[in-house]
Amino acid sequence: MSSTTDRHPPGPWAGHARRALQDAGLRRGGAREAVIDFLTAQDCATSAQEIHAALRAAGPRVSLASVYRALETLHGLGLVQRLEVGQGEALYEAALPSGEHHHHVVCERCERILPFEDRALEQAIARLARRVDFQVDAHEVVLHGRCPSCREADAH
Amino acid sequence: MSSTTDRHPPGPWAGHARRALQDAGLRRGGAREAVIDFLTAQDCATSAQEIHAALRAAGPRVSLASVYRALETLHGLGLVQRLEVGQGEALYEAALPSGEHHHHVVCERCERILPFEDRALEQAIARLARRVDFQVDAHEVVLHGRCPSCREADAH
DNA sequence: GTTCCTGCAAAATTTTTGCATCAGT
DNA sequence: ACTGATGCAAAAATTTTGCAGGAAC
Repeated sequence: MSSTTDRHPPGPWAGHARRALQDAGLRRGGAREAVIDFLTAQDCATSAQEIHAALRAAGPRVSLASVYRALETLHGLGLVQRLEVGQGEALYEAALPSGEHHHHVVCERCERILPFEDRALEQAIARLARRVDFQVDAHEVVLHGRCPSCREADAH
Repeated sequence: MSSTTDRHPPGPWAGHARRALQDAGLRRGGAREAVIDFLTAQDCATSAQEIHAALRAAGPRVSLASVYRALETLHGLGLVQRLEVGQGEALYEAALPSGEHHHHVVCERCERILPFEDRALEQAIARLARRVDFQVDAHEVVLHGRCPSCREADAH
């Protein structure tokens, strides 16, 4: 079998996250481990509720509260990026140790979210971060608009 | 007297917004007018609850539901920019017809939000918008980090 | 006179918290 | 053993919706 959570090998991020948790003196509880395994297998942002549903479906009796607590802990250690794109639910995704990351375009009509990367944008943000009187630890860019198919649909 | 809502003259945005509402065949109800007057006087994002509290304090009997409904309508017409920066509450600000706008830095410790502008960043986003297979109508950039005073406080 | 807008109250959603119990170190 | 992590249930906070009355056109 090949569940959603083990398509990839352990995932470079999972090990990184576990090490960081241990370094912070935190323990390896079941719920937290499950959230790590889940996130390391995703390639774009997921909501707490989706994570919870997926873990439940996979077997372990994980509570939604623990999912939120795990995400909060991971976010606090800079291991998870949290973002909110519009419809009220926050989304979470693994923050790779390499700093490698992407941003998101959201279709305002069908609510679909797609990731994108852009070197020039990252460079502009890096320069900007140096310029401002503020210690910038993370950033997020969200583009809002219409995906090709919704644009088509609008025309009719 | 000089309430919060009339420090500026009508505000270039208020007129623009009223015209757009009229063009869309919508009416000038009390709550909607009050929200427009409030937003045109702000220079950074505000939450629905803050707007509601301010309007109540200023006199008119406006309901929170109407504030949300007005913001939704304005946002739908592209007159208001909606953004979420982290602590669960969405923030709203006037979207000027000139396209002129700013982005935000958020201190993760004291939750303070500050606006900033950056030409290079806008240019990178404009180029990017042309590149992607997506009709980009708006965008938002949020920097997360530590403000000078919280950084200081952390050191102790 | 219609139709839209509004206030109020109730509901739905998302997230947080209290507490007893269990598990990791 | 000690302390932190978890599940469950309840609470809190934010946003949405139903409905009857009032206002704009």
